[in-house]
Amino acid sequence: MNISEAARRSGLSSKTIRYYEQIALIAPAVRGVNSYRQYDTKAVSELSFLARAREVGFDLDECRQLLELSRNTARESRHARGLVLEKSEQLQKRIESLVAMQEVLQRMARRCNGDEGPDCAILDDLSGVEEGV
Amino acid sequence: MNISEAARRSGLSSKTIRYYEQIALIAPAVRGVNSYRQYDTKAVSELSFLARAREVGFDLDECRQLLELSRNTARESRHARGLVLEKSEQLQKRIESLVAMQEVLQRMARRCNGDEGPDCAILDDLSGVEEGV
DNA sequence: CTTGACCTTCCTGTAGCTGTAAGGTTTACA
DNA sequence: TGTAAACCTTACAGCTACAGGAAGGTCAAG
Repeated sequence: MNISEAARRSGLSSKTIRYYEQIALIAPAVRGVNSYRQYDTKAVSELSFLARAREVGFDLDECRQLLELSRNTARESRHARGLVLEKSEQLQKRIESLVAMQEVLQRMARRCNGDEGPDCAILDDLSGVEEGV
Repeated sequence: MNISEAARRSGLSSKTIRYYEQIALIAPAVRGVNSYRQYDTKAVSELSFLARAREVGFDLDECRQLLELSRNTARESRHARGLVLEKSEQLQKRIESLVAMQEVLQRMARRCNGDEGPDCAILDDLSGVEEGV
């Protein structure tokens, strides 16, 4: 199948697939006589693997490691588990920081009149004006 | 004061301050005879404003809008409120997506042996192998 | 007078793509 | 048979929000 069909089935874009090939994340695709890239179901499943790994937050370097593990039948599952746990901790920190940001935003919005006047607790907050709690 | 002192007081790096000037987010700094950038407390408070806005998740374009509001005494506070609420919604969606990712990772980790063997629920999951629930 | 800590501009690199240009191929249809 | 749409190719620019580094000027202390 051609690249757009592989893209449709894997959930990646054609551009992304070419990019992954370019950075050697995946092996260069077999080419047809017209020099079009050709994909079989095995290739598509590797692309899907990547799509799912990206979806759950792995960066391309981590995807590379996961792919190596998935290709290596002599792997040890604790390596994959280690990657997942590490990513999970990073994610937890990121979530906590976003939740903290969210709380600040909500507090700002609650304290702002939001009318036609210029008085604005949001701008005061950002300007570092002391707020009465 | 010189740029590194302004950086220290505002919480931005010198690099970042120069960058903000370069993209015209802030006005070009006044220069001393030695061509060093000079900052007064008013300039520093604008830099601090930016640091805080970035901390709560506004991108540079939104920071630009917020700065314009803060400079404009004829502003209407509902504009600032609108920006904050919009950002808050974006953030909420982002948080929900990260939490979903986190749940997938946790589930993967729970189902993986994490030992010296090659059997790995994580790699199965990523490969799209059907899992028994 | 030198040393080290500043400062300047300019250029490059980062992640993970997307957009666009300029072209070749294939397929469907009139 | 022509042609137009819908593919495909490579290659290069651009995006965000800076950080790093080179090459050089300046300033204060000892």
